[in-house]
Amino acid sequence: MTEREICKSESVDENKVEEVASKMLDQDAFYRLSEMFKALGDGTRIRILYALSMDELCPCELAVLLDMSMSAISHQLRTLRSLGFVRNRREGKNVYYSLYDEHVRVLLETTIEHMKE
Amino acid sequence: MTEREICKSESVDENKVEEVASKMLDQDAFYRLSEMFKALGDGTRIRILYALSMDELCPCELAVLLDMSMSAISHQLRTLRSLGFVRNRREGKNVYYSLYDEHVRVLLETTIEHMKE
DNA sequence: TGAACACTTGAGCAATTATTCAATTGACTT
DNA sequence: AAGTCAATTGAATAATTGCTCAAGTGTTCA
Repeated sequence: MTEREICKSESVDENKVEEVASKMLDQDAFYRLSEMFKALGDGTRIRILYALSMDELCPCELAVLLDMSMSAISHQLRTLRSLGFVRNRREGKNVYYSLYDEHVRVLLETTIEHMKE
Repeated sequence: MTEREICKSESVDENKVEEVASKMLDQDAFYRLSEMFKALGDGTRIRILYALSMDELCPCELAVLLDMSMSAISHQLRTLRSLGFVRNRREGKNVYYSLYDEHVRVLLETTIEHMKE
């Protein structure tokens, strides 16, 4: 693919690089992957998701739980919703948020396990 | 814990919030979790890690592979190293980077699987 | 209808961060 | 020792982003 000279050194195995290059994912896949991780790479959002992995909660409750403004919570919920991490349902004046599916929960649990080492 | 009034509404179950609050992780755990995901939440870093999950590579090779400057690569490798995602070894003029352990690989694979839906 | 509450939204600000550029270090070769 | 290549580093810049504040929407209830 890239025809740029590789490192000029003979010690570098060009075949190795081409081999790796051929196995890389396409640009869109990497983009979506990083977006997914980016969503989890924030203290507020990860606390929200962790809380929602236990129970469905409304922005107001989350605000109390995380000791933050409801506006800040709402902004982050919007982000999480647009990325498909959470869903919501309205019940009277309240809007209840919950995890969209089990994927997030598994991802969280897996990573927490890995972290314990 | 927080004694702030919750949402003023009777419809909100205060016990639920306290229950969730009692099960939250400590601040440090959430911080480390988000740092971990933050490292993966960048297009460049995730491509680097994905490449290294296949073979060990030097900054020069990564620069060719990702079509970026070696300096940019080096900066990101520094970040990844400080977070314990990659290790390196010097061999003459070259420095070879590889994944620090299998955790990253598993995390990547897990997430890619989840993404395919 | 109008007040109260839950929530959302947009603009603006402050902080973080990814990359570039230029200079430097480390290692090999002649 | 000088030259070359690989890699690192620090400063600077541009872009992103998380929060606040103020104004808005939607729903309930008197």
